[in-house]
Amino acid sequence: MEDMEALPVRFPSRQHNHSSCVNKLLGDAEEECRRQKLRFTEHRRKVLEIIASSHKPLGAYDILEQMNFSGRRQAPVVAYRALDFLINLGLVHRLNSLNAFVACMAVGEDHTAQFLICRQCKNVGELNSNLVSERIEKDAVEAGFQVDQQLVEIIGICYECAESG
Amino acid sequence: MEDMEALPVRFPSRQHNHSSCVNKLLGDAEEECRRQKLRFTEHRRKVLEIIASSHKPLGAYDILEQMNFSGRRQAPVVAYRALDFLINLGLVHRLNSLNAFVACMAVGEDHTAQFLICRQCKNVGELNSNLVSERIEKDAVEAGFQVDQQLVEIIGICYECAESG
DNA sequence: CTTTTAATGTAATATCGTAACAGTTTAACT
DNA sequence: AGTTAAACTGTTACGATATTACATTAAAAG
Repeated sequence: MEDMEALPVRFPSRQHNHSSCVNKLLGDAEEECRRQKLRFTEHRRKVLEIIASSHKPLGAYDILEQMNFSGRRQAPVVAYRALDFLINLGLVHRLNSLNAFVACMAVGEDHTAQFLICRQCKNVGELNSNLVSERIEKDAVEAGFQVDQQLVEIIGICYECAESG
Repeated sequence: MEDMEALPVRFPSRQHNHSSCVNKLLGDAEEECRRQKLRFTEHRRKVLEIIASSHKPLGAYDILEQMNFSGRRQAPVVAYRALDFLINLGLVHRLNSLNAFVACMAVGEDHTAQFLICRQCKNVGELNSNLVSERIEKDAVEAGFQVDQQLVEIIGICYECAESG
């Protein structure tokens, strides 16, 4: 484990400080929207904030529950619209095996992501292994398949959970 | 494309004969159930038959629709129970990105599968690349993660669709 | 032949996601 | 500024996917 950082992996440690990464992500979002002349509206900001504040994946309806500022419950479509926007921007990822969403941990790094999903603590890490994505691309092409998108979700036990029994 | 079979890939070609692979799969299922002393009941047989007869992924409710022998419509849970059984046996795979199910194309070969999903013809192929699975395993372990299960879904265009425009 | 385990039948409900359309805000262009 | 086009929002309704719970029946094990 000494050179865990040899591979670009982001797994949230337990003493991890959320607020700093929330702020970072909001900043990145603002900047990216300015650059692409897109609107970073209140819903979008709020949804990103909610997702970024949790390293555990959140379902759309979990997010929705946290959106009732003004005491009023929003319609599901409100959350889904914001999520679509954020996913297209690369700020949020969807985990297909969980029907849930997590904030991107490597914004703007032009990364291909594989997700490490701990089935014990439910935290999700992002493995950014070009070796994996290149291997997939290569083997698929060799099989005559033209790759548009890769979805890689790895389920298991994270380092901290393995340590603590 | 000459040595497409260098990699163990199964993508159903257009002139592919379904009935033979349906029979093969049913036979494999029977044998496997005998070996493991499990019951290959009517529902389970029927669901496997339905899935195996299609190389396009089927949703649970698509399957359900084809289950009304006796004219009566079955409850969803009937399909899901049979699907769970078949998945545990390794005879059926679930595609998380589609909420759909396909028959396994490499039964009993102790394979790790990656799925090639053609977004044009909707056919699904199975890429059985140990290089991919080993790369994932290796990089995840290096990142301190203990892997239980890999879900790899590759979305793109298959060879035949690419050829025909 | 009875006990236990596995599978089924059935109803209800939970969870996840989208369609459609009217109204409003923002940006872009005279 | 005033007009138009595009993007976003609000709201209702609905569609699609999946599970819980519990009573009943069938099969296997002793």
